Amino acid sequence: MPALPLDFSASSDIVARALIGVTLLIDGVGGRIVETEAYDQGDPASHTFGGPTLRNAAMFGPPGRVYVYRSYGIHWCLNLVCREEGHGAGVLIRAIEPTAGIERMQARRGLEDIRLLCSGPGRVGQALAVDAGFNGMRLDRPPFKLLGAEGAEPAEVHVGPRIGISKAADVPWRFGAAGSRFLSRRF
DNA sequence: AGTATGATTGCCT
DNA sequence: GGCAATCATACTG
Repeated sequence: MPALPLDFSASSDIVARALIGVTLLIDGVGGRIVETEAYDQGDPASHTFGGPTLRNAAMFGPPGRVYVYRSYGIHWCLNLVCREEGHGAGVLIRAIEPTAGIERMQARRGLEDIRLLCSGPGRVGQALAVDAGFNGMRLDRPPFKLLGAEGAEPAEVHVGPRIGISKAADVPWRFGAAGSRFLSRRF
C-alpha cells in the first residue's frame, strides 16, 4: 500500500504545519491544503479534552486516519488523526485550493465560484462529500489519496490563533499558506 | 428522558 | 455586523 507523504505520529502542530501544500483527494476530488488547525488532548478547545467518548474515538485511534464530526448540526468537518494511538490529537482541514474534480465540487456546493468551494471546514466537507461513514478510515487507502507538496510548498506559512473556539483562543495553532486566495479568513 | 452546546455557514439589515 | 438553521453528542437528574 502507498506510503503517506507525511509522518502522522508527530504532534498535531507539527503535522498541521507540514500539511500546508499537501494535496488531499477523496475519490479523485479535492486539491491543495492551504489552511489547517491543530488540536490535542490537554487542549481545552479540543473534542478530546475530556478523554475518550463515542464521538471522538477515532482521534484516540492510530494516526494517519480520519476523524469526522458534525458541526452545528449542519456540517461535516474533516480531521486527520496524528500522534501515537491513544493520544487524542488531530488536525482540522479548514481550507483547500481546488485542483481536481472541480465540476463535482461545484455541483455538490451548488456554486460556481472556485474561491467559495473549499474555503472553510464545513465547505470542505460538503465539496468532498465527507460524512460520518468516513470516520476512522485510513488515509493510505482509497478513496483517500495524499500527495506530497513536491515543490508546491508555499513560500511562507502564516501562524495565528484558531477560529470559532471559546477556550484557549489565544493558542497559535492555525496555519495557512501565505497569500492564498482560498483561506477561510485572512491572517 | 430532557436540555444545553457548538472546531460553521449563509442570508438579512 | 447580527443571527437563524439544525442535530449529534454530552451532560444533568
